[in-house]
Amino acid sequence: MKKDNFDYYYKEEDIHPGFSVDCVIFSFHKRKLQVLLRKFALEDYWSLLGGFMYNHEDSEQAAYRILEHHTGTRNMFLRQFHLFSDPTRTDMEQNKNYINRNASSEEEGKWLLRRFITMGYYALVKYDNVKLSAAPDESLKWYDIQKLPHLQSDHENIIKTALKTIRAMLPVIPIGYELLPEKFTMTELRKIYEIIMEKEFDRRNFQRKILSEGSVVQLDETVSGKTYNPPILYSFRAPDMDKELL
Amino acid sequence: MKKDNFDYYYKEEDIHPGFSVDCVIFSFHKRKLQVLLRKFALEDYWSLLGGFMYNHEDSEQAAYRILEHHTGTRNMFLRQFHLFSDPTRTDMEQNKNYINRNASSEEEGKWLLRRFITMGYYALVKYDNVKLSAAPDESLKWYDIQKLPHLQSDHENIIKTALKTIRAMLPVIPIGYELLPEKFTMTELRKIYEIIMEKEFDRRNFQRKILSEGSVVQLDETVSGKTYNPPILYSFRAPDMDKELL
DNA sequence: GCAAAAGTGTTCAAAATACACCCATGC
DNA sequence: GCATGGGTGTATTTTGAACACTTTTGC
Repeated sequence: MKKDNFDYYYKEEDIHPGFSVDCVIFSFHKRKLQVLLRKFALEDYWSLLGGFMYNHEDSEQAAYRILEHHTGTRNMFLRQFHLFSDPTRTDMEQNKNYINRNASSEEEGKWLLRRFITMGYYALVKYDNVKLSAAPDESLKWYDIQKLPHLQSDHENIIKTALKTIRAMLPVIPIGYELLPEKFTMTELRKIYEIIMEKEFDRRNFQRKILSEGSVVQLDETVSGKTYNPPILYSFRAPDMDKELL
Repeated sequence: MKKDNFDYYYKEEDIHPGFSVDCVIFSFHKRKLQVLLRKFALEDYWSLLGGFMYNHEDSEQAAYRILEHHTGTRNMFLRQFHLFSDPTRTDMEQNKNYINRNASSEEEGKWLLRRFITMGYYALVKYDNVKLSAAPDESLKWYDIQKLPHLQSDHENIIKTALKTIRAMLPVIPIGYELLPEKFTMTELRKIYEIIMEKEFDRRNFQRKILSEGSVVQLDETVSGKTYNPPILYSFRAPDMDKELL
């Protein structure tokens, strides 16, 4: 078993059998909604960041551990959204590659060829807070949600389902608070809503509605570096954490 | 292994390991929201209807199979809502009882003493469509959601979480269509909303709003058997199935 | 005669929507 | 000079909320 401190490995006896966790990690950067993906050196397809659940963990803890491992923070909005349990969802070819990379014997990794169901989580992170940390044989990359690469097994479906979930929950998720830096423009906030809802919003009505909700306040600052008609900056007043989503 | 055609049993090699499905089955009867529960002869606590997922099934199929087995129908609204994965959630005492009842040797049922995570499903059924079908050593009973008996392990929490989910999704779930018989009164429909939301609605405003949505139509009938001021009957025009919940 | 259940409309407030003009800059 | 991005306000429509009185029967 080849390993170093940039990665970790799972032993069959330490993890819950036939079950994994996959995280759809969203951020907002350059006016695009981005998803964090990974690809191992010898593989052809990108995949979500996922892993297994240790015997002492619940699935949330497993998801937080995986997230922290790759992004350097566990301070993020995280929710489970769907269990993917189609018996044909696992692509055995890919797991074989994984075994070849990580297991010292074929016997040792055999458990990875069995059926896995996976719990989908979505995470909302602030782009600037993330310090990507990848193993040597691993690439991590943010992808524009609208320009996804070819993805492993059912991961494209998982991402699509995450997006649908966020869309349905948009009114109750503090989406801007989770995705934007401390100071932001109203256009940035609106862009997030527009990308997720796949429709445009009237600039003026959007602004009025957001401000009337009371959680966003106008600052006395404008975006610097632009001398012409610079956009005003806004900030969230208090975490919208008081609402229970479930 | 003692078994008859009223029940079925699971063999370790046929099912996905460490994973179960539990169904919170809701119906509406006598102006109360009811949940279907089961108790085995030798047990002290009631529990949700649950079971395991066969290797050839996905979790939805397992849930439908379990539902059909006990209610005689699989024609119902069914949605997954939460994965319960706390490592301490399984109450081993209860599983020991189960093994004593069903396994011919301690060895055979040993797998049941390991950790299980469970996917919670909620189902909406029409009370009159259900023909309860229990094994000889099993009781099935509808319980008023507001008067639940003592429940096994974390099943009370599962029910509470199901209710919260339905509450959050109420505007998009065709709840009345799923729970009410073909003809119903406006008060019955309103009661469902009031119980789930744990608040009362103004009779007149509720009626206006429902009718303005267009899916409920007034019939030319009133409730028979009452000669005084009998309530008008209503019916759903078309399934609200056009909306995709996720 | 009084409590309980059901029928019926209006008014007001709040929220969502639609929409137009001005300004400064980069090209 | 014109396209781009950003600032600002008003009028209309729609939706939600509040609210009262009458009828019939059971007890």
